[in-house]
Amino acid sequence: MPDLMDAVTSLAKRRGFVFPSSEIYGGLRSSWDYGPLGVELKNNVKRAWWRRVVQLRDDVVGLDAAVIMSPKVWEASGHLEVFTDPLVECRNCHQRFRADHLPGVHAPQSGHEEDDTTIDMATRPTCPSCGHHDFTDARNFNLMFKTHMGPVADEADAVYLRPETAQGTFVDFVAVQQSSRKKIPFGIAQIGKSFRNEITPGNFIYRMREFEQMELEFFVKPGTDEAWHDRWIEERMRWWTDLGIRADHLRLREHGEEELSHYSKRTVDIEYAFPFTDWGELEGIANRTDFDLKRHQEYSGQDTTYFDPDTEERYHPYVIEPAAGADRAVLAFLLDAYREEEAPAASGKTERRTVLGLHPELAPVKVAVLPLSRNERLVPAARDVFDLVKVRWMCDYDDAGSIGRRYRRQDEAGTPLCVTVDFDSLDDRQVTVRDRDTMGQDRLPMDKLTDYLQERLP
RNA sequence: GCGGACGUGGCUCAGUUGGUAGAGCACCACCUUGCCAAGGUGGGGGUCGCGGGUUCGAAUCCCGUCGUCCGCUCCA
Repeated sequence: MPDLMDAVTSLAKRRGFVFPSSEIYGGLRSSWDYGPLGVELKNNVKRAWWRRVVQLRDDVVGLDAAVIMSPKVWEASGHLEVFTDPLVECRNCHQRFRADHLPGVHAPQSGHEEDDTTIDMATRPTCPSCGHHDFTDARNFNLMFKTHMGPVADEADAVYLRPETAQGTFVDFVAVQQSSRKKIPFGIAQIGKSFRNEITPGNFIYRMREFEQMELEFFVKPGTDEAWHDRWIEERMRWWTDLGIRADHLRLREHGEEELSHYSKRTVDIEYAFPFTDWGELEGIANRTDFDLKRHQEYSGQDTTYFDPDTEERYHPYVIEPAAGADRAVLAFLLDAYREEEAPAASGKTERRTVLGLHPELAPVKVAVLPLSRNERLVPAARDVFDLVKVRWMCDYDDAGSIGRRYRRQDEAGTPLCVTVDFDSLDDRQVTVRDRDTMGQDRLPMDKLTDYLQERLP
């Protein structure tokens, strides 16, 4: 159903959810900017996640670690090694291989060099896939963004933009545990940008090279990890459906053995029925075991263990990691909320209306205040209502065009409720609240408005 | 990275055999209307992705480049 994708991307650009980045310069591949409505939506997604994962629990605390960390971190995590491969491509079948894994090829110790590794391909190795002997030169392929710390670009100053937020959490594990006095099991949550030089970015904001993650590292006692893993899979699945994603648009997918990350014992993806592919990953829930903490202890020489005061044991906890993409979440929520339907029109004919049926917690604008017309008495009255409501909720005031047109505009932006001030309001101090989904209307006294909205909005 | 298609105002598109850009919708103002995209009048906005070339003259031909989409590849 590619037309749904078209409809949503078109709406996103037209209404100011998402724009191509640097568009006046022709754009930059895989970079997108969130406009006025988009930033509200994305912030709401992140807030909803944080509320659920941190605020409503007593066993998770937050963290905001630096994007640029010591390069040693990436040695320890394995990202430098695993993300840097000397790759060659078979010119015949276009399969890619690690050059030093081809039979008959001897590579110098593959390091983390910037320069392309000099691998002797003179032996003309055989392509394991098609049998030809025609390979491209070996090129180092690193998925990490590299830059320099300090004004002079010197190889010794090389640093990397983090490819995942998780390492900040692991590196700070001891500090966070001690300062927060949390006992295992407990988690550390983080939301922030990560960077990967993906080979193939695309599909709107689905795969970007700069993207935002919502990651929880939940530390548990070894042996209890499998049960906690299942518990978190269930909890995360519920989060998506609670916020309005249709259950039949979601599924769980177990990673195969060969697919597992270098740190993972078991990974389950929550996938969404994106229109451009059958199923696409929204969130991965991995059992990272004690891999990361152990490695950081090994590489840093610092003790990264946890001391259990109850049992007086000292150990490296296991880690359950639910990691979701904030941008993919925005895309999924938009896709799932988008609908076009018939609606009655003043003319008597039925017209189309486009609705973003976003969950009220996610809607960029919660309430729109609309004077029935741009009348000199209605406008100030509506302004008063706006001033009253905007203190509590993200609010929009609009008096341009007919009332019907303005309802449609709000429908398209996903605004759940519209408050209309009409001529009767001036006398009876009542307003009309119109519902996005039912198009039904309630008439109520202005001084009851806040309570009324409170009941229907988070 | 490979192959293919495409790139005209915010959106969707039209632009005949090359002669210095149009439409609908949207947007803004005023009038009208007064509860679900009505109507009227007026208005802003594009040098045709970007750069170069051919030509008296290019949105329209050629080259390059950037970007988008599809397929393959890749996808910790």
